[in-house]
Formats: sequence, structure tokens, C-alpha cells
Amino acid sequence: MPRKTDKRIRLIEAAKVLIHQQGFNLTTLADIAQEADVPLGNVYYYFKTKEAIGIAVIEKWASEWTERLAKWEDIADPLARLFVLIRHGLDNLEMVARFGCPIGGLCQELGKQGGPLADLAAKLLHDVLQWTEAQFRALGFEEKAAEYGLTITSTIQGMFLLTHTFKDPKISEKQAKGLEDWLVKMIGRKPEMAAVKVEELAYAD
Amino acid sequence: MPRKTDKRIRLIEAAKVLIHQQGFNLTTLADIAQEADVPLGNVYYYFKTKEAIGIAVIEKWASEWTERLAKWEDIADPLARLFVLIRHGLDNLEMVARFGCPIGGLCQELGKQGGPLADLAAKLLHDVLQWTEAQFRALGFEEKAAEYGLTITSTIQGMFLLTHTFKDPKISEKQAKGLEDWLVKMIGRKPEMAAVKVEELAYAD
DNA sequence: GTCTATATACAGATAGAC
DNA sequence: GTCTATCTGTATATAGAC
Repeated sequence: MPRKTDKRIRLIEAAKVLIHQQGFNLTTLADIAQEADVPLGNVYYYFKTKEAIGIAVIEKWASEWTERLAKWEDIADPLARLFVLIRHGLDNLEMVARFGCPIGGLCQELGKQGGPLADLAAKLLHDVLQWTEAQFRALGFEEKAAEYGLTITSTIQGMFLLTHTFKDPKISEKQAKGLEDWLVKMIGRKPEMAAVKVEELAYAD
Repeated sequence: MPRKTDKRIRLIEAAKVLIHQQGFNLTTLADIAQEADVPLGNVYYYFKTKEAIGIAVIEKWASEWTERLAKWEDIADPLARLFVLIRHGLDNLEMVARFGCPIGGLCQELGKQGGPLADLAAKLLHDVLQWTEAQFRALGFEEKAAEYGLTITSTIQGMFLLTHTFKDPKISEKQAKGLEDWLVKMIGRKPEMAAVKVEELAYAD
């Protein structure tokens, strides 16, 4: 039996996909309504404005990532956690090649416009950045944690942008390998990946 | 005496600025016409469609960068050339913090849409990428030139995205320093910057 | 070449019957 | 809660006088 929030969820999911694929400004409410199989006029019962849908979509990304990052905290080795983050980015490279990084795309597009959407999008990336910093602190880096966290996050975003621009997943594969090598060399050991369970690597749906 | 192409040039310049600041899709022909001080209807005498303006703007960026990269070829030391590229990116950090990297922004936004605009935007980044690869080859790297070129270009794009997202020029400053340190360590020496003339560092207008 | 007026299309948003 | 019909604004693009 469809619950009260059923259509709302379908609308958010449809908007999440379409905004990733087309960008926020090019995605119309009619697009979203059609993809969610909801009549256009009915959309406004669930969301007062287009911006409200944008907010809901970004909050959906935020909750997914909060959950994902929290789950990875179960991994014993902080270095292995960083490896899992990097490898997670390699799971959907075909998507990244076609449409770019969902988070990076939102930050780029909405960052220019300012307002609540820009702030929320920035918070998405900020959460990831903070998490990476925390891993470096757990590895014993106090002073350099912020810099290294920035390097990881920035490198991943850079490789995604080039992967998207040149439609070439190999770019991310090569750059990710380089990033892992950098980590191993800097920490002085390899990650304890044996203890990482498969479920913790799976892409949450 | 205003030449035949005077308005055309004003329109391209206005579009170049506005598209950087607002993105391509959010920039209207009315915006561009007003900024260039040209009546809206007259715009269509110079450009048949909005896409045609987009093409002209990207070609303008392309010619600027072609000239800039060619000028930097005059620098004797290829390592110094790479340093000049990195430091060029630090010249307009307030702009980058507000509106992101012009090239990266175009690649991100237009890459999703496909078509001629996406291809032309990708070529912008491709030209820079190729140039960086050439510098590594000039430094004696044959096999690794492609990988290192990718690393430089990708790192710069990543730091610009985070600088824009968090509105913090310090991010680029710190990451650029890290990139320079990586280069110095890898090449095994510092760049010959003494021979780099001030004019070669100046931002072409 | 220039510019006003306007055609056309479609976006976000609302009214109101059901 | 749902959905059709529609309002209103605005974007791209064109027509045609000057």
C-alpha cells in the first residue's frame, strides 16, 4: 500500500538522477514529474518551489554520505578507510565519465549562484573533507591532517572532472592508483584491507 | 572610429565574463546585450543563436590560452614553465573563489549536455593537458609524461573546485605549494625562475 | 547595419474541481 | 490528496521599419 510519502520519495529520487545528469538549472519540474510518474500540478503539493526540491535532493545526498562515512568508521585501519573512499569513487566511473561527480557538479553549478542551495552543496563536500581529515588524525597526523585531507578530496575531485571532460574512466583509475601509492609511501605501510568486509564496500542504494 | 567588428568583440567579452560568473545556461542573451551595451535584437545580426555565442566565447578562451602557453615556451627551463602555469592560477584567486575556474566550469556544465560546446570546452582543458605533458617530456620523462601531466592538470582543477566551493583562496595557495614541492622533489632540483621575465608572468588581457 | 516590436515556446507556479 | 487547466513571466528568436 503506497504510503503518504511515497510520491515525495519518488520525486526526490527522480530529481536526484536528473539533476546529476542534466544539472539543476536545465532540469525542469516537468522532467522530474514525468520521471517520477507524478502529474506536474501535484508536484507542488510536495514542494512549494523548485528550490525546495533542490534542497531535498541535496539533503538526500547528505544523508546517504553521512551513513556511508559512518559505516566506514567500522573499518579498523584508518588507512584502509581512505582506500575504501578512493575505491568507492571507482565503482561508478561510467556515470562519472558521462555526467561528472554528483557532488562536484552541484558545488560547481550552485556555488556560482549563492543562496541556501550553494551552502548545502558545499556542506556535502565539507563533510567528506572533514572525514578524510579525521582519518589522518587517527593515523597520527595532528598538524598535517587538514592539508592531507584537502589533498585527497581535491585530487579525487580533479580526477573526476577530467574523467568527465574527456569521457575516459581510465583517467580516474590511473590517478587513483597514484593517490594510493602516495598514501602508502607517506604512511610507510600498506592498508589492512583483509578485514574490510564486502558489505562495507557495496554501493548503498 | 568603431570598426565593423566592434560590437561583436564587445558581445564576446561581455558573454565571456557573464558566462564565467553565472554559467552558460543561466546567462541570457538579454544579460549579454545589456552588458555589451547592444540592443537585444541587434545581437542576432552578429550571432545566429545562443550556441554561436558560446562557441565564440570558448574560441576566445582557446586563443588566449594558445597564446599564453606559446609565450611560456620562451622560458628556458621546462620546470620553470610548469611553475609559471601553477602560479598563473594563483593570480586571480578572488575570482576563482567567487566563480570557479572558467575552463573547469565550462567543462563541467557543458560536458553533461554534449554537442559542439562540450567538445570545444573539453579541447580547452586538453590543450593545457597536452602542454603540461610536453614539459615533462622536455624534462626527460618519456613514459611518465602523460601521467604527470594529468596529475598537474587534475590537481589544479581539484584545488580550484574546492577554492570555489569553500570560497577560500588559501586552499589553492596551500595546494599549489604542495604541488610545487612534489615537482621539486621528483625532478630533484628547483626551477630556474631567475630567467623568467615579468612580462611572461603577466596576465594577458 | 541598427533597433523596436513582437512571435513563439516553455518555464515556474497557481486555481480550483474532484 | 490528486490532477487538469491555466496564469504569468521570461527566454530565444524573428519581422520588418529605418
